[in-house]
Amino acid sequence: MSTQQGFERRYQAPEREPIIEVDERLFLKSAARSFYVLEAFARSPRPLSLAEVAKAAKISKSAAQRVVQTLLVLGYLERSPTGTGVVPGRRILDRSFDYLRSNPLIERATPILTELRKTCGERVDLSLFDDVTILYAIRLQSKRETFYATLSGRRMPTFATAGGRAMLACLDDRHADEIVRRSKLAPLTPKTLVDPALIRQRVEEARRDGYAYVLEESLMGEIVVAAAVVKERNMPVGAIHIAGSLAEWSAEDFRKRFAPLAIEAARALSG
Amino acid sequence: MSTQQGFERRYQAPEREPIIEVDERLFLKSAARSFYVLEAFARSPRPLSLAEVAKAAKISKSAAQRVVQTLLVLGYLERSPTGTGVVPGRRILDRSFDYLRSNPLIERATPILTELRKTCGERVDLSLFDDVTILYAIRLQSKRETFYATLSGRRMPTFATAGGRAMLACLDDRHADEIVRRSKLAPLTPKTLVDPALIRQRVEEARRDGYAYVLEESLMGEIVVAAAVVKERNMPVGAIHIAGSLAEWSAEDFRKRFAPLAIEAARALSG
DNA sequence: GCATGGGTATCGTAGATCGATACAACCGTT
DNA sequence: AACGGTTGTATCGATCTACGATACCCATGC
Repeated sequence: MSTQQGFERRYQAPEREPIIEVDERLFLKSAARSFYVLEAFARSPRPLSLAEVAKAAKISKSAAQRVVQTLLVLGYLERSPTGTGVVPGRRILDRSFDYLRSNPLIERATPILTELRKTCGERVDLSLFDDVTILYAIRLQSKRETFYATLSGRRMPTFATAGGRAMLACLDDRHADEIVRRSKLAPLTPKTLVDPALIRQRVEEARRDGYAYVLEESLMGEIVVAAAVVKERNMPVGAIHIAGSLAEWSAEDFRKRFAPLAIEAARALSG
Repeated sequence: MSTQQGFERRYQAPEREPIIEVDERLFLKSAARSFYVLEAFARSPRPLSLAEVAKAAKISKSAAQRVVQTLLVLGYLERSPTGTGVVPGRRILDRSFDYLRSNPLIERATPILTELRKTCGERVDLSLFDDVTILYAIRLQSKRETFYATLSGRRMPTFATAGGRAMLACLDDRHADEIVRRSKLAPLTPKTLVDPALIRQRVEEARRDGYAYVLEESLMGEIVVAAAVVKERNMPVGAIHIAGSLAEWSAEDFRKRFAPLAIEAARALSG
């Protein structure tokens, strides 16, 4: 049957991995510093004082002062409305807009996901493959969800998500195992699988079925099915997730009903 | 009636506008350059070659080379999958995630907007006030929409949007007029109002009614009602939009039905 | 074969950025 | 009301980063 095909060809890693490393002399330390400052808010999403910024970015207070002033002028930081400290600025959203708009996959996916969400009545996500993590790019909720389940830009570990496993299933074993090996195998819920052998088993299952599913591995009470979006040579670039609640569905019913829809949507996006 | 109250107190501008300007000696030119490079994609959302980057950011090819290499390493740029040039990188989404997560308004708004969308069955947006533009932060579509109507991070002129006018209505006349004056009054559709007097009239209407609406002023066939979210002293920070199609609704019916819902949601968010 | 436009690498110099330090304004506490 | 603790702001000479011209390699296209 068709759901058992299409995932036989696996992605063959190129001879030499395109290491994104560069001559140190071409790396602009002072430019990087600004981004380290912005990245400080990934660890503590709240207003940061100059001293906290300096500490988080591992720079002197003077350097922090200059960077902060510069980013305030540019709009990538804003003074906290609470009076003290700075927070990420609205200008950041302009850049994410550019990102989404520049990515043809996102544009092609949008109508397909909208349609899919209407058909399913469940939450539908598009995630992007990024090594040991996946990155949610489009999220279409329908019910009331946890706040984080609504945010695009969120990252989750590849090994513990349905989309991640669907994408691992596209890679050859060597590559997939290597990603699991480099992952920090910390459980997200009591049900998260952290044994590489068990994970591999699920990946092989996904390879056989053409889709992956996880049961309460990233959020208790949640079931997710997902199918990978691939480009040439079966290389995974993203995945389409359909997520539902175990309060409303049995695992079996949910899979039977939604897996084919995820697979179909993912296939429509693959090329 | 209640929809005609609550907007009487207007925001009083503080004595001195908080000009975000800084001693030139504290502004890091080399840091800013990196952002200019990223901002190049706002004008041309497609892969850019080194030479194009250099030209767009007004820097030498050598400088562009260094900045691009640095941003590639950091993940804010990626090599274009088409082989040549670079495009915005996934790491940008991490920063927008930080932004959304750091902003208490977004978090509080999320469940309210989800509920509102379920009630309405129409597109629901949260926009943020940003001087002559508004910035969409949360967008909950329900029907099939144009691609751009789904993207958060999109900016629109304040003067021509329902949310923008609802926010102008919170300001005192001097301030509101000044924003209109500084706006580039270019029509988005044949129906966009560009006469400051007419715009002011609509703003006053919004002030009286507690909500604003626009008919096909930013997209033909679209009607939008919006109510402002304010913080202390009635200062506008954002707006809640409900957008529908004139193919399905008469303007009157749409306003009657959805304006009270927008007002109620906005009030729940104001503080 | 050569021109064109991509990306990459090198190097000496100019000047932008460094960071210690001092200052100012605001807390809450004693 | 003086205090210690924050916060953010401002200054300045020395150092070391980043500048940009240039040369280079490798594709394409004709």
